[in-house]
Amino acid sequence: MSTEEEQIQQRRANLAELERLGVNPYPHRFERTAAVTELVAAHGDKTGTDLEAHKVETITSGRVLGIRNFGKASFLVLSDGRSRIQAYIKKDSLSERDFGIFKLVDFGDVVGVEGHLFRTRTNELTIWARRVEFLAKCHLPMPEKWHGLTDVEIRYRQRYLDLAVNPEAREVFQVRSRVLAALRQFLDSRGYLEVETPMMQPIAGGAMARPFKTHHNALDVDLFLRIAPELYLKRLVVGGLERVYEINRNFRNEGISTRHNPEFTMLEFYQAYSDYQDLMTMTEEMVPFVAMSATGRDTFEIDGDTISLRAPFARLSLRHAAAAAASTTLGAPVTESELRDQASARTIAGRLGIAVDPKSGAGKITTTIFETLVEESLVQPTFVYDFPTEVSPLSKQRPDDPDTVERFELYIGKMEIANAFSELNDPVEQRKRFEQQLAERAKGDQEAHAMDEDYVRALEYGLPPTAGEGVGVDRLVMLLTNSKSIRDVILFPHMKTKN
RNA sequence: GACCGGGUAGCUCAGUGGUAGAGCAGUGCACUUUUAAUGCACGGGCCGCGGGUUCAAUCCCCGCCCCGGUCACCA
Repeated sequence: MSTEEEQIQQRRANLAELERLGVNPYPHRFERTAAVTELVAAHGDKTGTDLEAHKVETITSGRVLGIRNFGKASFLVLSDGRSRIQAYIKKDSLSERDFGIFKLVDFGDVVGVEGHLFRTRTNELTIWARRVEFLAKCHLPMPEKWHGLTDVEIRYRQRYLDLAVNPEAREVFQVRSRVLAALRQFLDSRGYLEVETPMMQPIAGGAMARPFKTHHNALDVDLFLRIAPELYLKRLVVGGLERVYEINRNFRNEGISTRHNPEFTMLEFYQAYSDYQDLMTMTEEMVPFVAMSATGRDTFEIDGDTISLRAPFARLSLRHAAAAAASTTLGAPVTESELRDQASARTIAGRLGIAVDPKSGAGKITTTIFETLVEESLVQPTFVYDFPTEVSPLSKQRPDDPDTVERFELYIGKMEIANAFSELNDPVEQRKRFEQQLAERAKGDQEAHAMDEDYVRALEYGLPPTAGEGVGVDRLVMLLTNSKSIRDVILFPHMKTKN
């Protein structure tokens, strides 16, 4: 009696026996007065004497994650997914019916218990049960009580099991929920309007990435799952929604890694009459606010490093940092102006042993050098600013330097967390940039930006000076929960189908 | 996509070219304040899938599937 099938049959036999006793194993309602977590929060610090002096009656419920049996008395461990409390099941204290129910309870079943709180000899907060109700059957054998469920494949594919037995998994998603709430609170309080823009788009724009393709049958048109909401949000700013944000999924048809899921959650927000400097300041306020709201802390341990999210964040010019890192690596001076020239930039990349596409321009090469040499060192929050125009087709150029745009990325814990810029609002220049991207695409760059005529038309009506930012919500949650993989902060990460 | 590691009982893991192991979980008995309860007894396996080598494969070889990690691509 112990293959999985046999254990299932044993559990079903217990279910049938309950029904034979006239117990409905799937009752429609159970009126409880407190969840387990609420009980523990409200009474976890009370002594046995307190509980005798002021009796606390309760009706609660949860999944049975432990049964310790002593014949005529037992302990049932109940969990609501966050906290656990035990119930003392004493034969003398229960009706014959309820003790009969208890005897048919299997590990994993959902039960309700009524009784008063006390502390056992070992000082454990316990419900002295006088009523037991059966609420739902667990037909399948549960993971082990001591080691629990650690197999990451099962944890991701059967997240319900992970959440049921691993309170720390639940905690990650509590934090995630609070992060989303805090982001909304932060933006709402600054007069932002939350909006929703298309997830299915005829042109996948707003980022450099390969999209997923889908098809609308009735219209017989191909559509793309969005890679970013950016171009739609800026259309709204044209329309006079001066502060908008959207928190929703983006889809990118690329490799999967500890930092990439094919669908991921992005916050994008746009603020008229502002520039990227304003957004740096705002980001320095937003990140610690969200951290404090969601976790109560603004310092975090990641891989042995203590990361402080307190403002001000470090600032680093991309070209300057790339030149400095290249100089150090090569042991010979490399200047920013050398990195602005395609031929010399390529020579430097070659000496650094960094492979670059022969078609890449100086800006792309410089960015690659930066990502290869500098990114790994950006542990503390750092704004990397002033990107090459070539790699930023939607950003506004610096007035004093057309090869550089007013753009920054925020790195924390070696991860890119946010990307922001002063929005390019000159339709003539925007059309030119799109055309350059089309040329890149013609040369084989599948991630180059597509032309979006309607977006250019929107700019032709006049986009006020605007700054916009995208924040990778999953990565922010990783940081705040010390998660090493993005899959740990996504409830149902993408998995290959298994037969 | 490439490379490395992994897949053995429901769970967590050992292991070996010759009948498959432990702990927990399960079943039975005892036990009315335990908490990884305890004690005794019992059951439980397509060793990821498919080929090959061999008298014999869970183990060696080849292919495939799934998971993880690193790299590549990206946020």
